[in-house]
Amino acid sequence: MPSNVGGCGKDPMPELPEVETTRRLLDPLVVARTVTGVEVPGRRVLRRHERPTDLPDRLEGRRIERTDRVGKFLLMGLEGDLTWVIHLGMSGRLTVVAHDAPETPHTTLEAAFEDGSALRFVDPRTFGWSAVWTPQEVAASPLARLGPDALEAPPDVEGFARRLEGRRAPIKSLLLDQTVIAGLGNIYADEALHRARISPRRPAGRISRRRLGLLLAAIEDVLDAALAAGGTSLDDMAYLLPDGRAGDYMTELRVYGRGGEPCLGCHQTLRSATIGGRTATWCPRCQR
DNA sequence: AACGATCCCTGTTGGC
DNA sequence: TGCCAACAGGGATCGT
Repeated sequence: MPSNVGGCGKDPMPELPEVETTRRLLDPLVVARTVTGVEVPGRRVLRRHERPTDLPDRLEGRRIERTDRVGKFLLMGLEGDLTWVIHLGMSGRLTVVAHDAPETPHTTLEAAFEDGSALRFVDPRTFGWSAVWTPQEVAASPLARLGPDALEAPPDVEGFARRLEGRRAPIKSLLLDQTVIAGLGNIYADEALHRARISPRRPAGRISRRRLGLLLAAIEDVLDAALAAGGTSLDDMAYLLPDGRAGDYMTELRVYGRGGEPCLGCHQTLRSATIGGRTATWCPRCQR
């Protein structure tokens, strides 16, 4: 300790691979630990609770039995049938530190364990949040409305086609819609579309089965490769995993952040535009 | 219902 | 060089 389990460097942009990397590193450090105290320096982190006191009240004295992940949601199963949910938002990082470690700026939540360690949630842009929910609250939450997990339960071509049938929104927007498929964010959506040679603007319901098959395969490839690399670190400084590896999928990005640069396949200039309120980058020649 | 637009928030970046 | 507006992101919410 301290050991960084954020999995995502200075600019994490946590999508499914980064959250899963975080979960795997966190698991051995928190399972079987009992929470002895909770500090909440940033009230906003509790905004998903009607009563902000619910989280500390429910966490304190409770033992963590397992970790899990659905889409971009990190879950910790607690004794007493409660679920501790953490969403990293766009800048959230989790670290296990000694309880007396120096304070970290932008810490929004910290849970101390009985063994002297503590789980620290650091989130400068405060899009992240955390909650401890009963089964009923989970059932009424966004968790219950998530589409199939892009890594653990990817849809088959027929299932995917059914979900997209009749939809006129651009495929890029629907890849970001967590109720359609859970786990993709802007980086991996752009990367998967490029590999599948599909324009991000194409109306989702007008994509052939064959291309949807290619898209699902591309999603699997991109997520597997990112996971194997330990996620994407957009800052090449610092952040090493405990075993010394960096999250280095960034070096394999083919379109994300490369607008105006040449396509690695055909050398056409990559185009950037806003689609569904998000920046999309794609190759106008390879992707139609 | 589906879909686009707007807002939340702050560190970083790019233009002047 | 320094300042500041624009930008980035996931998701909730609102209007059409």
